[in-house]
Amino acid sequence: MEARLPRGFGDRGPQELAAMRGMLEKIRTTFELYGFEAVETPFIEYTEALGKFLPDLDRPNEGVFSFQDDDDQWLSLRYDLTAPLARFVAEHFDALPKPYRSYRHGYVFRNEKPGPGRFRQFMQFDADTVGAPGVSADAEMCMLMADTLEAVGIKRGDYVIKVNNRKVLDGVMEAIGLAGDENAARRLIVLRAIDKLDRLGPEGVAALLGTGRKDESGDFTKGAGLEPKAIETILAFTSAKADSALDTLANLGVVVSGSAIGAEGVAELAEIASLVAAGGYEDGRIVIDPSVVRGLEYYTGPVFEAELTFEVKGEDGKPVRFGSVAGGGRYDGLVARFRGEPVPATGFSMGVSRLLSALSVLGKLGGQAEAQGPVVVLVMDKDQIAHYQKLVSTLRQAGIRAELYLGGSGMKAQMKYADKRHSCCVVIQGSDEREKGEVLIKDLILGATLASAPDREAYLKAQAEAQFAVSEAGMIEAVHKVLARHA
RNA sequence: GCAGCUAUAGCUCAGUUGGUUAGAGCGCUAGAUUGUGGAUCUAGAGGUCCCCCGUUCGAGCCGGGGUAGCUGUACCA
Repeated sequence: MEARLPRGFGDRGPQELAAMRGMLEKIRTTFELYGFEAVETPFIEYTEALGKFLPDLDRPNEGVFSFQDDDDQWLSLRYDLTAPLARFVAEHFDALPKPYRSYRHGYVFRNEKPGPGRFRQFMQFDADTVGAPGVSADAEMCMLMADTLEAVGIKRGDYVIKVNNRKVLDGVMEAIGLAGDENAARRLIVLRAIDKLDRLGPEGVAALLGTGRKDESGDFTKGAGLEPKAIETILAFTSAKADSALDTLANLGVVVSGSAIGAEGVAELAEIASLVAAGGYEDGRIVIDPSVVRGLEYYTGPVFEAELTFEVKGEDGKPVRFGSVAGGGRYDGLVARFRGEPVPATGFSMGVSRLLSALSVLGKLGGQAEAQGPVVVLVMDKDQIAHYQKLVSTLRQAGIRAELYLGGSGMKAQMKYADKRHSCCVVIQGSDEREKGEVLIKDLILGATLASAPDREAYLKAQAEAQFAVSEAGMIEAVHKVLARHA
């Protein structure tokens, strides 16, 4: 049998885990600063509880991982943290304070093709406000997004939070005659085309809105089949973004003129813009951008997403496209599915895995590179293991991470082992030292700097300088000293 | 899903017009060099040449099918 992992899943080593722990802690601190409280839901929910937003209930494994319980009911691994929260809020509605402000993090699962920064299991960190109808809740989400990105080490100017509104998009649809249920499918195609603006450019989007588009491998994607005039309207909409929020809003107002829902959306955006400005975030951190769509069907109002603005290059030197590192929006219909009464809600998720992956490609995780390993006590004489074990215990009781070498190899291999563990130092006691009641403490980091020598003899001589003998009683103090030297 | 490309040692890859026992570098293990990470030297382990079928006296190499991976595209709640 071959040891292998399904694609899109990954094992995580100590440095990645440490980086993730650090990032989660920073996000949590920021979210709590805003007054959100922790709540967690399980990995698995009833498939129907995750939403009618599944693309196709007849094929429950399309997009989500699903399986049947022993009572034949369909269960699914959660694909985000929002749908489970909606279930939780609906179930405990009467006991929760309204508005209810909560956060959570955890792995979510998507059964789809992985890519750079895209995994089938990934970590999200999520914040939601349920029961707040006004756009001030949406504006707060945008500001929290900005503060959180900076808390995890992304500099101001290296990210942008783009805000749009589903109602404005609906207004545009009305303007090109795609209103009504009978046009829902075509509206979706149009929305997806708009979503690709940053990747394909206006020409690519125009092709997708019209007859279709051929990609570089020669594959053809069928278009929405819109009239040239309608395409023009949409491109006018996507290019409505101007240097200032006021100008952008004015442009949007023109595109949606005549549509009540569109005007409402623009008014909401205007209010968000002024709230954001009042908070001091209108310095390029949070901008109105009509090209933001968000794929989800459940959004009903403002939508927002965070993107990194610097270029990330892969190993081949080509730019890597990571997509958004956080996203969210208003979903007034999601809790209502369980309660039969409208419950306004808004929230967003940070893509922790994607952020980590972007920062690591960027080399920005290097700071905490290799954590220091434990002190290793070498085994020089196998019949003295009990005594070596006692030395290890002594170190541990002093709060020093330490371990006994448990392998079967010789001294040289033991040194190599300690090296690979990134140990700061090793404790050596051969028969010479034992007779004197001493131990040798070798500083491996100092030793590494003395490694270049013309021959073996000189090398060993240099290595001897990196070690010193102390009495067994003085071991703790000496090890502390070496650890402090390299802290 | 669709399209293109790829598949040989743990990793990166050679492998001639189809020809005996499939190689290199790195890594790994052990030994030598006084009881010490490096350097050097010696030795060793490690392969279903992705799988199946076909062509051929003979296939790592040619043909067909399958599988997996990569890239693009679609989808991404």
